[in-house]
Amino acid sequence: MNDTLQKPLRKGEQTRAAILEAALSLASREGLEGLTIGVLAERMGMSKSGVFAHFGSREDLQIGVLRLYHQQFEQEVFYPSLREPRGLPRLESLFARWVARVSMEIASGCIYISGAAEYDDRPGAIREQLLEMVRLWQVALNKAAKQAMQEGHLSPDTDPDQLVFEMYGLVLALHHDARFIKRPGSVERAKKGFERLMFGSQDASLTSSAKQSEKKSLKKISKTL
Amino acid sequence: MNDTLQKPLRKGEQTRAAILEAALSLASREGLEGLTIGVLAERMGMSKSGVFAHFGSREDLQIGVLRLYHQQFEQEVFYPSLREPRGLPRLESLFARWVARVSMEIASGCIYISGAAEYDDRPGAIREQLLEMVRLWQVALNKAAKQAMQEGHLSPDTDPDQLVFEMYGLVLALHHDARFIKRPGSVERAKKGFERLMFGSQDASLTSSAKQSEKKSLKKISKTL
DNA sequence: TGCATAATAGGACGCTCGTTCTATTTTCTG
DNA sequence: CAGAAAATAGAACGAGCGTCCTATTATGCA
Repeated sequence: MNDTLQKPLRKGEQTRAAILEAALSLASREGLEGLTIGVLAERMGMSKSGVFAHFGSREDLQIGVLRLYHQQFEQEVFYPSLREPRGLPRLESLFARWVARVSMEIASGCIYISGAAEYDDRPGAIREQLLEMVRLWQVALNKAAKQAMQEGHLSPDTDPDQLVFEMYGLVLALHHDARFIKRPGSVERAKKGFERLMFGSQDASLTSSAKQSEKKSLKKISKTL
Repeated sequence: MNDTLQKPLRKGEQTRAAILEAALSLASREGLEGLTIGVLAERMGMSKSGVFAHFGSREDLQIGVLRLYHQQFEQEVFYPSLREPRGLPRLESLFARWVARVSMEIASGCIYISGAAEYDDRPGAIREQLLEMVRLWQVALNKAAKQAMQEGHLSPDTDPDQLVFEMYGLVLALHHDARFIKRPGSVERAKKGFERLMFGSQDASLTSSAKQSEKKSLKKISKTL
């Protein structure tokens, strides 16, 4: 037998990549479910079947878009942060670059976030792919948080799952307020929230007089749910 | 002239209401944009045109669904909390009932949240309607936070916009983790985050030794964005 | 009860969608 | 440069969509 795999490197690969880029930009705006082959072909100046031939199906196209986005996300957010020292600096870098990326995406939209809403309840390969990527990202954040604890940068009784949960919440709120409501100042609020998450803050805490009496009432309410 | 408005109360009103309820349940699962007249008619055991006749257009149907959801939200979350005394108790009740509602909606989905993702960039009457409702809800939360400050329950240098931002983030994270990732324990995390937001907490704060040195480095990172 | 009117059904329309099939053009290679 | 192989175009398909038009049935009031 000859070489296990001859390199194609043909022109088709180039167009395929170009199509995927256009598809990503389109899916960022309209959502993965709103990505349509007709519109994509029009934007590429190609025929529908010409575009289609590069992917066996629309689903494969969507998964290709997902993979491309993941790759870019890793390149822009994850890998650069690995150059920061373990512990808090790396955790801070991950969050900062994440926020920076979502800020830039305010005009277009983050596929991880919009996709999560679209594929809530839609089983299939796309949901599976998306889910794996988001899980991977949360695991990376979780790991960085644990390292920050090991390095002594965060209190040893920190709950890393809780930390990641709230970090994710801040970015989701940023995406929501900036992109849907189009309210300015959301980026600063996300950063401020992160500072509070790390350092704690007096900004929005109970007055000392109210602290004692209210702690009970809140627990009572929690139980009524 | 006679009565300004004669009450129709005909049978048509009943079916219209029944259709809207079915449409809401459907839109909760598939999204407002995924709501289709054909499927709705099938679920109602009616013909497409029979359903259609109750609404001038699909857009009117969608707006009707939106209004029905808003009404239910007010009834379940907003109004009952007004019976709580002004200040922190009311703010706590608003959040608790909000979380309770979203928890129940894990199987179906919150239209405010899924709609925000769907109508990010899709101008039109539906987006306008949805935006108004979400804004109204955020204003209500904001007002409750300010009252809690006036009552002396929250520190006077609290930023109510920041508070609402983070509360919204907690609920968005709850919706995301519970509904998309299907991770258990999200409700508890949202509640815990709220407690931290009100009381502050040692759970995830820096160790005192690291506090001083890290405060600078974080500010440096913030500037590089 | 009879009759105007409201409520619903059924079918057809134009459109867009993903996909398939068959030609034709372009690209790469021996 | 020729000829095989890859890339693309063009047309057609069946299905589903929202919407409209016209009957037919059910309702509610005199």
